[in-house]
Amino acid sequence: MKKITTWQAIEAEVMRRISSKMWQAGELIPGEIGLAEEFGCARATVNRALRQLADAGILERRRKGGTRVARYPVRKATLDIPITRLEIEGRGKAYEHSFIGRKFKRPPQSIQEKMNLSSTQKALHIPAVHYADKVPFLYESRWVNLEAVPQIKDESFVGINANEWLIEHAAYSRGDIHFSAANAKAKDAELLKCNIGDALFIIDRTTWHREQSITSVRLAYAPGFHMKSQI
Amino acid sequence: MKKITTWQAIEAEVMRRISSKMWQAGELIPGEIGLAEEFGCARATVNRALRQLADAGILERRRKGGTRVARYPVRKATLDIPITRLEIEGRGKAYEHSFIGRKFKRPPQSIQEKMNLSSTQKALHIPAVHYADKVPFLYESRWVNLEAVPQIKDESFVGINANEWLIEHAAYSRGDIHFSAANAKAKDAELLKCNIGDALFIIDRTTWHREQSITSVRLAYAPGFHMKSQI
DNA sequence: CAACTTATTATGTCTGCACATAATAACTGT
DNA sequence: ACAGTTATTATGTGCAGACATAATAAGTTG
Repeated sequence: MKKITTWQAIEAEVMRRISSKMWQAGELIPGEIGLAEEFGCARATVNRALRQLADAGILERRRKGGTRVARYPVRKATLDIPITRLEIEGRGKAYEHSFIGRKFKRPPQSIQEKMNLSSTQKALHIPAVHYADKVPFLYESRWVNLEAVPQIKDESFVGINANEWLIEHAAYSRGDIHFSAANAKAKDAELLKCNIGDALFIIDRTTWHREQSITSVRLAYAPGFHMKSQI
Repeated sequence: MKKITTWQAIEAEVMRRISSKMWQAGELIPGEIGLAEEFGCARATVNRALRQLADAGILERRRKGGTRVARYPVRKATLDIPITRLEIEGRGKAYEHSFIGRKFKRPPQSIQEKMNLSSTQKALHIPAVHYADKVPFLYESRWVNLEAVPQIKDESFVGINANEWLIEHAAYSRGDIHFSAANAKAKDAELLKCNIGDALFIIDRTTWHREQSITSVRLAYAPGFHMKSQI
């Protein structure tokens, strides 16, 4: 009997058994102790491998209940959301950005709801366009909750864009992110130099610090943009 | 000195030090042994916490080089790609689907390239529409490489087993996935019962078994669809 | 000084053991 | 039969020690 003593090897062996139907979907697989004995390794090593597969959605684990092959494995695609400047520079293009305005006003109702603001509360609106080699790449419509980050009021954004400022000052916060498609409206078309009605890839993101919203942003990518990932 | 002996607590403490700027972006943080001493726990526990943060893109770790705070933390959004039937049923709607055709023919060049097929090779084309409460939800244009999965030939003309078989097998294979937006063409509009030009959310996915492509599919979601995620 | 070899170092992983925890099964008394 | 308690079980996690590995620094030789 060949020993399997690295968690990657165990992960691969378990995957092989699943895809070869030796362990069927929905079926309970042997416990960690049994597998550790079979593979001639420690239980912790088996645990590491199975935990990895559970994180990936291939296995479902429950205390006392054991481990079973996910009946409907939810594929998890991990999307990297890079900083726009780095994304553009990573494509070997010159990055520029310009602000379209900067107003402290009451946001539209959709933003109020997303950011959980009262109907009288004002927020800072900072629309901007990011360019790659002078070509419009992304139209960013950002709202900032000044009550959450009052410091931003005094920031001039010379040489740094709002996104990166927020990353530095409000980094590592959690949030929701939505991906969708939308037809370019007049404003989108004007700023992205495309035609009205063109299909745009849209990302809506709202980030929070504790129970307070920091910023809500709508990113409209120029036509032709696509996000890659692996599954 | 208060002991911190769970990896989640250590993870939280490290996050606190990063967001409070105690450890600045790009900066080298203490080694595992040092942190283990400080927190009064085992090195393995610190390792688990730091590994978690490295996986999340917050930290960058290199052997011998140590651990540093990521200068440009790449936000990772994990998208769940469920099976369409479950997604629709999960919204409390009735699921149905119908095949638009089933032909063994030479795919268009774009598919040939994606699937790495020669220009003379044929593939099985299975277009289908998925419905939620009788309303078109998704138009799926799928190509299957019969040379990679010849078994499907036996089942492919029996009924829906082919698709189920494919879902099962493609479920555990690796592949690329692209997200984009596109204007509905005549065919899209007809099948999704929307207007030509409507912005559609598009997923292109090609899955592989070893060096051979199994299937390449274009999913065109009906207008209004959006994908949610957390970061 | 450059090219090569060796030592050092921080992370990566494995082991064997222990205890914690959640979920379930078995048991209990009424 | 039922509600409440206890036992059991598989996973979850922590610890100390050991060795593996990759990357770098230090040392050596031509």
